[in-house]
Amino acid sequence: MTTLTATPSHTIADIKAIILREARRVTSYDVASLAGVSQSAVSRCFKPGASVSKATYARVMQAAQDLDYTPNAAARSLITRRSNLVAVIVPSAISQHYSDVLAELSRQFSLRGMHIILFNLQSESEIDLTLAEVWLHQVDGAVVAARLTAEQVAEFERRRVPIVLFNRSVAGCDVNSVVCDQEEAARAMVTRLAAAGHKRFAMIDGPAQSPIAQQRKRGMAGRLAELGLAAPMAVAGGLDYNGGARGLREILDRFGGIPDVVVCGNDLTAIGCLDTARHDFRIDVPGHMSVTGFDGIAASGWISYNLTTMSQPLLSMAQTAAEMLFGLVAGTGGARQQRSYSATFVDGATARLGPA
Amino acid sequence: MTTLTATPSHTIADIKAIILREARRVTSYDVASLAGVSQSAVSRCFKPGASVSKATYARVMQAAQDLDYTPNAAARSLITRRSNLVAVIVPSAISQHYSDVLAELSRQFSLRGMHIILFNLQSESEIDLTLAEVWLHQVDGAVVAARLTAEQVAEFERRRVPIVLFNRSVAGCDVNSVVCDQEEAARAMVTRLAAAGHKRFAMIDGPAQSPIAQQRKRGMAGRLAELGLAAPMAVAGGLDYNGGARGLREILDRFGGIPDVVVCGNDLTAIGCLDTARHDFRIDVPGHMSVTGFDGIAASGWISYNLTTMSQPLLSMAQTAAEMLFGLVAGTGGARQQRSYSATFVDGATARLGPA
DNA sequence: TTGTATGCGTTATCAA
DNA sequence: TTGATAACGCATACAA
Repeated sequence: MTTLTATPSHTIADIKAIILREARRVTSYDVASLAGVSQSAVSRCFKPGASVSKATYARVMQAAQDLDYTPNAAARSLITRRSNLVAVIVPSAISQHYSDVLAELSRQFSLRGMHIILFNLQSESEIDLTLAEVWLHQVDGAVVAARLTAEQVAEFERRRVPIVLFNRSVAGCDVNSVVCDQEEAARAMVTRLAAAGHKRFAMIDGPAQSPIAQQRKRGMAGRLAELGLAAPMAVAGGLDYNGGARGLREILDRFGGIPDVVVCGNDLTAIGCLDTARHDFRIDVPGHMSVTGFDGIAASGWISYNLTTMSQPLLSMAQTAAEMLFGLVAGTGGARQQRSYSATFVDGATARLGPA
Repeated sequence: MTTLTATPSHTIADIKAIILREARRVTSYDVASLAGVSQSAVSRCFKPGASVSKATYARVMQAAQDLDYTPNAAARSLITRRSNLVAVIVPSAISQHYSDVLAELSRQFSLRGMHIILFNLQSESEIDLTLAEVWLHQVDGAVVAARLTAEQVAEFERRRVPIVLFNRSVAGCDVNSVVCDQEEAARAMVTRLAAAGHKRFAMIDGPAQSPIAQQRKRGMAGRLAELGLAAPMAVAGGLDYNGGARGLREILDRFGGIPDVVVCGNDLTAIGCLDTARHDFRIDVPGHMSVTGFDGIAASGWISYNLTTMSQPLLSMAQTAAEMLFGLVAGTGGARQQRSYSATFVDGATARLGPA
């Protein structure tokens, strides 16, 4: 490699030619050479709050601009032991649902000088391969919206990578998380429905592996039992639009008549159920049957649906998750915490409701 | 730092204690020490296709597992000059729309051992700040779904960062891109609508800065002129659900009566327009007025809408973009290329159509 | 096949 | 305030 002295013996063109010839990057040495200062001086100029004279700073910055110099994050992170990178791990299946969350996380982290490496899980089974990639990239922390085993959580701990679970928890594991209380939401929904006189409950459930679906189901069953009502007829949906359509057909088949209400695992399912009820079966909703969702997605508010649902404060949750993780990374995190948000009732037009 | 010799003089517990005490990471030297080999041997074990004996490999891997060792991507990229990181730059405003694209890009890149750093633009004006972060992280390439100036494209070139534009182009700039031919799509739509006898066209347009909206508008206007029909009455929408609602109101106001068809800037707008037309104005769609969209989002297929629209092959486009970028990064890219896809007609139930 | 030595581009320490 | 020098953790050329 051509030695670049600290005296300004090279012109911009010289240096650019050398870099081109050697097929390498512009380094702080190049900038130092052009500015006639030492490499350390250049480094200091790119560190906020470092001690540099006005004159040196100006010359260095001019040289940096002339050469299109940018510090190399890899080299920097090698010595600072911070990558300023955060892993966000989301199952592909729900990435649609979380696009706003992702955008908000990205915003929050970039406000703090950090960026997101995205890990999209095809299936939850490939999570171990994904974690290997996470370790590789030396992320400063991770936001995980996927199911984790206690062993996997322990590995985060061993490797000293702070983690915040998003809308998940791990059984028997005290881990930082931001969640929406699904069980409470389901109970609230049942309460309002029962207050309006609904007795025969049906439910289109998510897959058995979905923890959120399970929590909602548990809340519903629990509250029904408290109220002395029969357990709901539950059919498996799939948490998408078609799942709602299929689910309703199965319910009508098995129920022999229509139930008072179909509580759906999420809004997408509810919308599928609603469309099928109204258009294929000509059922009057909510006149003859109520339909409710969970989540509060944008489409639930569209005029055609105006869905009665429980809305999760996803944006606030994302903001909190980012804050929490940043605190942990910066070392000001303090103790483990579980932040739980309540869903808010959206009093739409697809269910008859009683008082809270 | 404690010197770790190449002889297996330390036990697992020893090494872990040292690492803990020095608050540093597990390095290939630690693994080498435990396995009783040199550091370079460890390095080779983690390089696919390197020359290592069966026995050495086994011992190294055992030691690596015992210590929870993972290579450090930062150190690696410093020497290989590849970060295996790809920047994906998307305006927040459309991140919803592109969540599937993002998932597919993530899948495609991780298949090739690369990962995505996500850059979400709050406003397109902050792109220069964002690019600075992109340079910092030494990404191997970028997929950009935002508007870029020729100067910005030139900077990618100067810095030798390959780039693929997604559904964008830069005026007077020969840059790799994967697009859907919006103008052709708009022309096809007008042709089918005109063939059914529609004469009075209205359109709910996207913002003037949106290149996609402009292309669609141009195609529509061009084809109408060819057919000897009057130019459409255009109102500005905003490309969201409410934009469709507001847009229709404005059209009805200004039109004095209802037009034959409202061509909407995208599906979301069309759905808003449709809901407003049917529920607020009791207009028979498509009996008295046709409504069409663009994009082919999931909701356009829901029973309540069954929207007549032009569907973009976003997944194929994402796949192509990833392939193209990977080719450029791997050096097998060849010449600049613009891949253009055609939208496919979705013959829904919201417009009267003639033959193609 | 294996080990030694070197450099990737930065930050951090310390003396001047 | 500045410059020399030593890490950071790895991959690679070369010698053995």
